[in-house]
Amino acid sequence: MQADVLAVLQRRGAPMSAYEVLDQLRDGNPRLAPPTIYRALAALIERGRVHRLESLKAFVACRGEEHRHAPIFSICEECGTVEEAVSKSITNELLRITGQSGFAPARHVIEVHGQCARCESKEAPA
Amino acid sequence: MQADVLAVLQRRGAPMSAYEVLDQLRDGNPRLAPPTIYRALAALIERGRVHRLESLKAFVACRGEEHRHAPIFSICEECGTVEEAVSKSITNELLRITGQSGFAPARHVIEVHGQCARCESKEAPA
DNA sequence: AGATTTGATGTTATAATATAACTTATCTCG
DNA sequence: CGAGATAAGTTATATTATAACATCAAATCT
Repeated sequence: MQADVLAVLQRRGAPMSAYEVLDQLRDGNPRLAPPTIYRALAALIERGRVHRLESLKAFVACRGEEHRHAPIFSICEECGTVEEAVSKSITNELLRITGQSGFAPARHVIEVHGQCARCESKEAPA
Repeated sequence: MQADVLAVLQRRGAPMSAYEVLDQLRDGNPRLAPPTIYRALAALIERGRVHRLESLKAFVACRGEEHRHAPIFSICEECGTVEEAVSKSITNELLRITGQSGFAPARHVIEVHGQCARCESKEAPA
């Protein structure tokens, strides 16, 4: 099941809601129910193969080579394209800032909304 | 309505779900419905007086002096305490990284989950 | 082999979060 | 007053997520 869910997300290459994934997989298995999908997603996230985009309530296959990192997502509000990046310096800086009060970070959510290059150029065509 | 919602969030001083806010305000106004709350929250967020904690599906009154900044939240997974911080360097670094592909950032979500100093010391008492 | 545990999945129901769509009241400005 | 603009009320429903319990098949033990 995890493999099926991951395959769907990878084929799409863009964020999908859990129910979109569910609909895809129902084609071959009409009795599939939400808990199955959510369980597969939870396991995939645990393994670092899928990320949840909190601000979109959606899921996306991990594109980083190195799983289990702290990804930074750029989300185009125009076309929905999502890019995934990693930055050691941001991770360190976050650690420094949040750690000032003795806070011990375990997990990060970093999501940047805006416009991708393509959409920007379309909107303001010189 | 915005004032009422903000007051509730400020009194609590911690994240609340929209429905918790709703319940509070229903004491004085039993016919209150979700859309009213969500509209007030949307307006308050627009004005920078309230933030949505995406990874908690919850809302919190802004504690920064300067509204309309890009806040960083430390969220203790033990006691639920939330701290709000701002960092110019992180904002700049995010801009640098996401901007490499021509992306134009408009809004950030930065949420760090972990343990606050208090809870950490409780758990590992020397 | 038979018993047993384990882990994943199936199944049913419902909880929690959020919004659409339409109505009504209020304000303000000409 | 009347037209237009805002905010709020109202009803219904959409979307996202999980609880709780049942089933099944493989792995392990005796």
